[in-house]
Amino acid sequence: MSTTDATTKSNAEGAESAGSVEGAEDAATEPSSQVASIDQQEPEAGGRAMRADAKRNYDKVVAAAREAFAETGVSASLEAIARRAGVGIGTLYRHFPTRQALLEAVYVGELRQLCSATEQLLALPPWESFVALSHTLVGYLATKKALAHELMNYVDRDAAFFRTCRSDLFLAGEPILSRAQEAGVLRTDTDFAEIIQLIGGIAKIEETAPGQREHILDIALDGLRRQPS
Amino acid sequence: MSTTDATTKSNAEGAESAGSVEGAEDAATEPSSQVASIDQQEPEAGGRAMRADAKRNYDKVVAAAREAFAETGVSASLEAIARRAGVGIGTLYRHFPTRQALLEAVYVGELRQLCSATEQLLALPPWESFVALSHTLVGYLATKKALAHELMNYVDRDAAFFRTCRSDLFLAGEPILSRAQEAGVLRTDTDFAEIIQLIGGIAKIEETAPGQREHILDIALDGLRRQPS
DNA sequence: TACTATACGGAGGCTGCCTCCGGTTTGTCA
DNA sequence: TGACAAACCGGAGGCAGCCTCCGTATAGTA
Repeated sequence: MSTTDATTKSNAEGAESAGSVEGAEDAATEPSSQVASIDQQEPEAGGRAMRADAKRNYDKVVAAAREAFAETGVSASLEAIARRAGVGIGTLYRHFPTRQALLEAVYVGELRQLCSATEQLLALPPWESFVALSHTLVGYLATKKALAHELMNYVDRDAAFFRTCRSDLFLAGEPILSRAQEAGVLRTDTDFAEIIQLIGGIAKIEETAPGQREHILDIALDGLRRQPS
Repeated sequence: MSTTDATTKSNAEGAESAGSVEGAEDAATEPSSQVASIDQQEPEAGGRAMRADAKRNYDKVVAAAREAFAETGVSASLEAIARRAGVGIGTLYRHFPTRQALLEAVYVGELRQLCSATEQLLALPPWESFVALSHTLVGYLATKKALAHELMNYVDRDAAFFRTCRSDLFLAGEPILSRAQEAGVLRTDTDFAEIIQLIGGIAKIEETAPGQREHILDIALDGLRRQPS
């Protein structure tokens, strides 16, 4: 035993927690100003509001983590993140007891952003909107691979936290999926849970040639399209 | 050179596996006997033969690593592996300068085994043999997920080593693929490189229900089958 | 048997993880 | 406005894993 303690304990109890909703992933150079616009932010269970300085540091850490994870991958040193954020390591750990918790905080923001972007896809015809959704998800997850790799593997865990995130994703995707199925253009022996798995798997592919991932996705989509038999 | 190694930092922390993998599928408890059957084994560039004690320790380390990676995941402590093998950490590092090198050594044995097992699939009809190959690969990679996760991501790297492994895999798979394409049952706008990527992606999926991975593979296979338009 | 190239193994330096606690700051109430 | 307590900050310190270096042991040869 001994070994990996970190694996367990996906704390996440905070539920809620949250992340930043601001803009492009790499902007975030000036954290406090833009990241600040978060409301439902990880209150203590009691519901007491965060102190101003704590909030400030929380945001700085999330911003620094987003950059670091993007640059170095999920294994970025937490101490480096703390340095980057200009806070002590103790501060980082108070807000995020585990690396997982920090990943989640970053993830929430990214996911929210993604989900809200998919709404407009309903303007397209059923099959086209489903295809667009798939490409969007694959493209997004592939870009954020460092995060996605780690996090997609937890999508089925029973942490309450992830259920929330998952439901965000389902809320965004399921209408598009159902519409395609009802229109008879998408096979009906599958569901969004399965499709998100497939998409996650494809997103993890390391491209050996530009566009390869997209092509593989197209093949998979052919498999999903209802065969007019 | 200068610090070439230091740069690595593969640490592989992210992995975490969380796997708690099943039991060791097959023995490997008596290392020297079976693992020894790998011949073209990391000779020094010069080609000089390994000393007997060195060979013995080499085999012990590979066997211990195979077990440890299966149990703990790719992030298993190298020092624990050395202890398990009953050798000093220095010995481990002499044979395997990086964690990656050790993973590769384990990988070679596993892959050889797999490739030789696929030959008999040619007895089946074209499409069926292709389907069987796909299922075999997915099943295999999924079982060895700890390894596969790490290693499939390097399949496109230019390490000479991986070219060799890759060619083993291609030698096993390409005949089956070509036959299916020539028989007109498999779409022709793809190749084995791409298919292996797809399969690798699907293998990485964490099942949320038994058989889910297989079902997803079937969907993808539908996409690969030539549509009789 | 004697000798040397080769291999062994663990001490030690370094980095990262995480906890703990004394000092500092914020927000509130009189 | 001033004072106080709760909340927060930050880094020292203990622990574990990574990797290197080098004195010692051994296999293989003459």
